[in-house]
Amino acid sequence: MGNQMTEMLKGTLEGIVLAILARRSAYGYEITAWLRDRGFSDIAEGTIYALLVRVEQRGFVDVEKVPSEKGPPRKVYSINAKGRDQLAEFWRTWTVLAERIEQLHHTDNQQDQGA
Amino acid sequence: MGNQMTEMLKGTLEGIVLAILARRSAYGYEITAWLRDRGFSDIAEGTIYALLVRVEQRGFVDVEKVPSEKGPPRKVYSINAKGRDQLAEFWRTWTVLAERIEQLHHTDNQQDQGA
DNA sequence: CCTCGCTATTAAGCGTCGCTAGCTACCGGT
DNA sequence: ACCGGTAGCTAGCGACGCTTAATAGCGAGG
Repeated sequence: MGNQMTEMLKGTLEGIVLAILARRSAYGYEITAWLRDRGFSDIAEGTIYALLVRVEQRGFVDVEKVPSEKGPPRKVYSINAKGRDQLAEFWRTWTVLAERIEQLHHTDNQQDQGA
Repeated sequence: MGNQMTEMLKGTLEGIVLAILARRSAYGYEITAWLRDRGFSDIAEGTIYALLVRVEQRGFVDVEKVPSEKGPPRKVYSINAKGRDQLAEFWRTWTVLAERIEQLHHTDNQQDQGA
């Protein structure tokens, strides 16, 4: 929807997908559907594929081609050790940023309750 | 520092600066120093100025030129009504995203405590 | 005097990211 | 034969933050 969310997803979407893959392996179409179910309905379809290509090239995931009963073969992505390191780094950065912003949010609300 | 933080700041830095201006008016150099004090030490100097130009062009802030005792005149930015609307929208988007990501964080931690 | 350093702002060019739009391809049902 | 759902790929775009360099005013020190 809003481009506000679009800009905010930059830098976080990769972490989101890695977090999903940390729970279980999945393929692009599946991840997109999963995100839509979870309320990330504003994420464009093609974005996930491009992101998966990127994380594969960086060596954060392993790929396995699996034939599908209904449609072209799926590319199933599994997070690997390097990917888990990256994910941990993502959570560290996220936590730091979220805490700082939350502090701002509180002081902001003290002045502007009508937010 | 890390480009991880750099990417995450995309979309959030504007909200951060608007939140600062919601507390009190300020000029670029001052904001940069303030951010450095508050732990946002990884934000580049020039970035804030470019951002301020942007929010001014979008009409989120009013500007007043004030002579400085030591150096060239300062451009003091004040948030206006439109800017407060934008800030409120920012907090809405931020809250939604932060909640979704936090949910992922919990389920992620259940599997991978050793992050 | 002239340079150094601090204050303060501006601008050009770069890389990364998510989005848009369109395409390929496989399969089953009508 | 056609269409819709499944599944993936890609080129080009705009937005954002970073890097780097330039400009400019002012005070202190050589």
